[in-house]
Amino acid sequence: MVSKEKLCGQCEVFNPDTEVVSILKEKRLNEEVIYDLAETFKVLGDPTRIRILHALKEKELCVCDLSELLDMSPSAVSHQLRVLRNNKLVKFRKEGRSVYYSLDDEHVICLFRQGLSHILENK
Amino acid sequence: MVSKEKLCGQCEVFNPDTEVVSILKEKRLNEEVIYDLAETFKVLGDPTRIRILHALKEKELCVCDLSELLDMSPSAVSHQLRVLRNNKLVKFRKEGRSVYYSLDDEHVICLFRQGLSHILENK
DNA sequence: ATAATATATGAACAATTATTCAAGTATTCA
DNA sequence: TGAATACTTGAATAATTGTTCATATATTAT
Repeated sequence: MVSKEKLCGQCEVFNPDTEVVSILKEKRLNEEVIYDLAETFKVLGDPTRIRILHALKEKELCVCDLSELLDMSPSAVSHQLRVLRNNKLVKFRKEGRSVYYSLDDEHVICLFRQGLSHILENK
Repeated sequence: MVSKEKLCGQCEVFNPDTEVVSILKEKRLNEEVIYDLAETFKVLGDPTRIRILHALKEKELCVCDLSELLDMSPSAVSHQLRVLRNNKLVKFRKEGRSVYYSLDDEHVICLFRQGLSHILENK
């Protein structure tokens, strides 16, 4: 690769971290894990979905309830619930015409707490 | 509000969760917290930034090292480091011409672990 | 059956964002 | 001083994404 010499000639030759870099190359996460991890965080990275999850932490709710609580159209809520469902962050059960959503596991709550303590520390 | 009756007439009148919804309205997170939280997760929701953080978990590294490790231009790496810096996920120190980056606190590592255990559980 | 309700879904549009490219600053070395 | 290195930054572009709107499905009630 030419780019290495071009961009990092100095590092290549003199920087002792060259060794570290090659060790880290061995330790790289595999691409699938990286993408799945990024995807999960991306899903958590939207205000609407944060609101939905925060509400579901308390109690399972139907689309209708969430729609009223968040003051959004049922369609918009449903779209976001699908994203959450696809990423296994919420599960659902049907009861008559309604569909009740709830948190899929407790990791979400832990992630929430960690996220909160991060932002609160940086105030 | 007309929309409530229009969208959720049934819920308004018959659904017992109407009470729950108004209780949840009291419990809503304030908007600033929601946005900060979403922002933090959004920052974690990118493969490149995941790779950077995963590398910095092991050792502080300069832009040059990261550039070589991730096989990306120093510019692209620098742009992403700025995002991480702005969100207090990494800190840096200057040494000569180099700028060494490291994780800002240990919350990142916890978030990482939680995220990983979530995706690994859903395999 | 028909009408009404609760969700879901596809297309479209505006807004956001990751990378590239070119140009800039800052530090070191000759 | 002037050249080279390490990094930063702003503008531009392509790709992604959240919401809206219109339509579709499924369940219940008449």
